[in-house]
Amino acid sequence: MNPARRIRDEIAAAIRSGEWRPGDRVPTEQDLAARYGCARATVSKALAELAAAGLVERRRKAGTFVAHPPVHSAVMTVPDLAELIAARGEAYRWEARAIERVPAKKASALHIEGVHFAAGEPLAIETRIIELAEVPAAADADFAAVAPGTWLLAHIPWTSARHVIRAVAAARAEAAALAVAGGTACLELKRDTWRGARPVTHVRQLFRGDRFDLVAEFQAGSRP
Amino acid sequence: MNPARRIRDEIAAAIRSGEWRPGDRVPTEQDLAARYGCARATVSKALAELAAAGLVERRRKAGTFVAHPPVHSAVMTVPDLAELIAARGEAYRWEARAIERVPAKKASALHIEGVHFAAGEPLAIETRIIELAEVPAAADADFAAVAPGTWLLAHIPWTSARHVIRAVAAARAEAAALAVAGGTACLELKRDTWRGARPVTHVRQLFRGDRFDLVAEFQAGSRP
DNA sequence: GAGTGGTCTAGACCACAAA
DNA sequence: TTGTGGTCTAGACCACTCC
Repeated sequence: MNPARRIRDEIAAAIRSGEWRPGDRVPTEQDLAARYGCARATVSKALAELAAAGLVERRRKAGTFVAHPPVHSAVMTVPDLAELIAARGEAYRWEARAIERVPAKKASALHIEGVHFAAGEPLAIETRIIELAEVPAAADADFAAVAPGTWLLAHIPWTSARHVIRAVAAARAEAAALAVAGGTACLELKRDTWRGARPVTHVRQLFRGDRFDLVAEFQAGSRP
Repeated sequence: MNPARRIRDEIAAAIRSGEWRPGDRVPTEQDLAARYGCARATVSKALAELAAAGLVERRRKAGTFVAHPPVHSAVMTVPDLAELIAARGEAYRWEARAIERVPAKKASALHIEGVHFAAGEPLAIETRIIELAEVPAAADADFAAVAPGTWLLAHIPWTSARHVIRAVAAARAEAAALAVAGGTACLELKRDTWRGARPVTHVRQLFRGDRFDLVAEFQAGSRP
């Protein structure tokens, strides 16, 4: 077994089991190097990974300490709907309702509305704006045939995003598009996407509350 | 500036700006070491960080490549309600409605119900089960005075968790507790928490949809 | 001031998968 | 087979911060 990996995993196990409590001092790099019979750089690497995972906190001169548990945070995956529904084993379909160019701040933008279907039933309605200045290729894409999210995932590399998730009651027109009664509880997901400082796309998806939920897992230090 | 940090940031900037596209080959460690005039280990560290951040993918013999953008995922923070509401500048209050011990699989468990208030108005109702076998100290905590989440955050280190988020209509009793009309759209958050393989607590929180939303940020490689 | 982490070097060997 | 990443070493110097 890797010395670095072994050191990292043994310390992580001691922390996760509760044997080492938050605030406890972790031995110094020199101590650990002597104990494991390896170079200090190897210990340093292991501890750096634990620090990146949030399990320990390191301070010069003071030493390394078991970190206090963070406020609950979780990695939530907001997948492409076409993939998600296919993974469920249901048929997926995108139906565009409106596609138009509208003037935007600098260049023009594409405004798209449509409905995502799973197993023949409406799952979500989508309202999206795509900045053509940032994604000129989108002007030639056929969003009547391909859902914008699917197309963008394949064409827009390395963006940052901000999601806001709420529960809202479906308005009349929305409820009609989703084939539910007015006022039905729906999950609203808004996502703003940027490349660098420039906005790429904004999307609002409104999901039938009874057919969609988000799942988020959290595991400290699961990354390495 | 740190050589490793500089190499990492320059490559990250090239990827994020779109100058280097997904699938593009990144120069080998030896090339980069020569170009930056540093040791290969330094380049290796920088590239390892980029790989951990998901910006590049590394394959032996093949080389390092700009990764394809991941399915949208985001780090969602599910904070302690007391902290969150205090951060908003509103008064926070927890009101327990029922606390009882019930038999569980191995030992007994604590069953707690109550309401979270923000600015004097109900924000969420909470139903929670705490496994006393895993958290014996909870038997002596005063959950009439302290919200269980707040207490647990301070007493239970290093757990893993799974969240499920849905939009649901408030049932009659729930609506009454939240001071809304029956059928109002609410955000339901269920969280199962474990330490190792052993369940610690299960909680269901039902938020007034008009007063609460979740925010999630995503930024590739924001971590280092 | 002294102890601790943070970083770098130059070199070495190994593991692995692509050519 | 060979080129590439993956890891480790022994040593060095620096930066910070607690005492």
